[in-house]
Amino acid sequence: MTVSRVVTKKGRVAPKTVAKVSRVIEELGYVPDLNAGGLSSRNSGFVAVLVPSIDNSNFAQQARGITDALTKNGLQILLGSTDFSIEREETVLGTMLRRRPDGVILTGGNHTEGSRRMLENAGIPVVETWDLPRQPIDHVVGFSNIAIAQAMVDHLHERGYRHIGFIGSSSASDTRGADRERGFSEALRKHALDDSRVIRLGAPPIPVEQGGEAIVEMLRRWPDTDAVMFVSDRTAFGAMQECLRRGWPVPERVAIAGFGNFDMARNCHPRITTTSIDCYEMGRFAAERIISAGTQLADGVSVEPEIIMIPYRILARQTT
Amino acid sequence: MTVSRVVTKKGRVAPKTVAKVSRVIEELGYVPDLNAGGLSSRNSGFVAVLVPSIDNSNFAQQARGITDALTKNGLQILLGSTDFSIEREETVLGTMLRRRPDGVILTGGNHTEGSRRMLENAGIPVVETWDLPRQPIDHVVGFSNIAIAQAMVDHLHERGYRHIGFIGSSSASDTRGADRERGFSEALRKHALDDSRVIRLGAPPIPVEQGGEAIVEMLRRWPDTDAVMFVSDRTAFGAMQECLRRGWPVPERVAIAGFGNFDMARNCHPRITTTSIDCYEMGRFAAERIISAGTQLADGVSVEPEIIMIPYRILARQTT
DNA sequence: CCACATTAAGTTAACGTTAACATCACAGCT
DNA sequence: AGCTGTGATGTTAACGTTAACTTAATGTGG
Repeated sequence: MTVSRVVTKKGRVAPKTVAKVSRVIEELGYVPDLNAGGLSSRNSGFVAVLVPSIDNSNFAQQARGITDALTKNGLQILLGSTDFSIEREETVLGTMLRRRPDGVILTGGNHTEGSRRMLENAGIPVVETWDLPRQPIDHVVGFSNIAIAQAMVDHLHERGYRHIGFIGSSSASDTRGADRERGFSEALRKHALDDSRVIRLGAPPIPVEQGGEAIVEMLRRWPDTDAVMFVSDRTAFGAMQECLRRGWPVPERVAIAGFGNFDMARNCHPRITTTSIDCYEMGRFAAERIISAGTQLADGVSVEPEIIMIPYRILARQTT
Repeated sequence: MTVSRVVTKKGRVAPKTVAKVSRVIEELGYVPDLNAGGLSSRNSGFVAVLVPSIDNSNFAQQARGITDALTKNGLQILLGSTDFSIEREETVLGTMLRRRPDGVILTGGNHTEGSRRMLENAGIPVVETWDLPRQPIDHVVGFSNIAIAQAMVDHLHERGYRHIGFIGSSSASDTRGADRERGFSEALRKHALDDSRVIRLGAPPIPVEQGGEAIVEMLRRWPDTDAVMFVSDRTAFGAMQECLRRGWPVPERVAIAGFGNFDMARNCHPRITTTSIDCYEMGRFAAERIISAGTQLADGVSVEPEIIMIPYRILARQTT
């Protein structure tokens, strides 16, 4: 028990006992077993994090923000990817809940019935990110994909573009992509413009190359298109490079706008106009929400679900 | 005990008992506790994976390969990033070992004394990736960064370039980057060419922009440079975009070669010549090595450390 | 019909830790 | 001296599972 107190730094131990225990720990190479500790203390020290894909700078940065906040509080991240599918999300979530996480951070507001039920039963804080769900499970740290797309249309409109197209995704479970398309349509109608120029590629992650193919198709079907919004910087980048290849000047022949402020969009020539949200901060806030909800729960205080809005910015650059 | 047998599918249970137990599990929403299970059975079901950065397509793909192989075998990944520092690696490794992983997958062959000692004491299979260490800890699934850089120099030489520079990193702990620089020098000397055109940027991850600044500096200091090799596609991409911005034709004014076959290098215009290794496969092999070593260990068979070489390819594209 | 194998299910004692409570030594006070 | 409070350490019983063993029930061959 004294060793436990020394290791966890909880409770009082005489300084010289601390020294003695520390020395023996060092000598023996003793490594405390957090799984056993969690079993006894009924909190595992894990926070489960589910992202659509780990191979995506935005989600990776979010994961970093989460990790940093958790580490500071002695917690560990349990990371899983759902491949942009809510069915896979349910499977992965099921696996993760076997580790008795102290909280769960999800991406998006669209989940299977099964996932919602499991989370209900688990009785732990949940944070949904990247979205503003109509029926939040618990806490939310996100932003409106509709509003952000509308803001981008406003930007294009302001720059004088009037024949604007959208190249997005077509997966039923990609509600974030669908929301961006919805924001696109609503904003165009607000400006009394035609919102029919839409091409839907497959389910995310959409390969970069397809952005190139899609803009060619767009300009073939609607040759007077003067600006195209993309669901992601990756496709926007693919499109712009294809324009370069074909000698179509950007933005003179067609303006291009992306989403997500990826490295490639920020650094290419010309630099791609895009939207930026601080994914690292979103992760950090989400983790902090889990932590504070967790301590409140431990103190027997009832926790009010909270909705935290992450600000977004339109980064007007050279392609518009 | 019967429930345990049903859940783990180990040992024989009468079919109708299985049905009954399954029904009750469903009814109760029972979720088995893998931490407790691991405590009892003395294997946690975790494999610890340490990568320099999660926000890097190559490492993310490796992690995917690992996850896929582990999932197939009922194991879970415990992912941590070291920020390209072996000191941080030691810290993170220490934290992870508290979860009693059944194996560890590391990046690179350069580790602190502390890390090596901890791994020794842990007595679990270890796989080093991304390198061919002189003194492997245990298993290796990697490739020679020296050889790959030499192959790239050979490619440039074959294309007729004779004034070749290298833009790399300068961190002491980035031995993979240092190896690539070494391969560069050795190959140039083999061809009786000058190997002094080297610019070392800071510690990885090197921002994309610095690639641009570095190539400007390179051509200022050594104006007759006709080709530049980069330690990574990211910096190569930054350099190429800067050339575009300045109206320097690539590869006519200067040829550019990267490393890693990133999305941005593959899809930009002109497409960047680079090297490619299959990170997903490297991850998969590493995980499979952990698994087979683990089962051998459980059967009391002594495990011979194995070295698996991952093939690399030079992708000759438009920038050379 | 019995000895013996096989299959199914149950019992016990760990695994390594911590919550909760108990004890002990000693200082400070009346 | 006796009482009280406090700080330091010790004891016990859990946490949820599984390894290893035991028991019970059911066949099977001579």
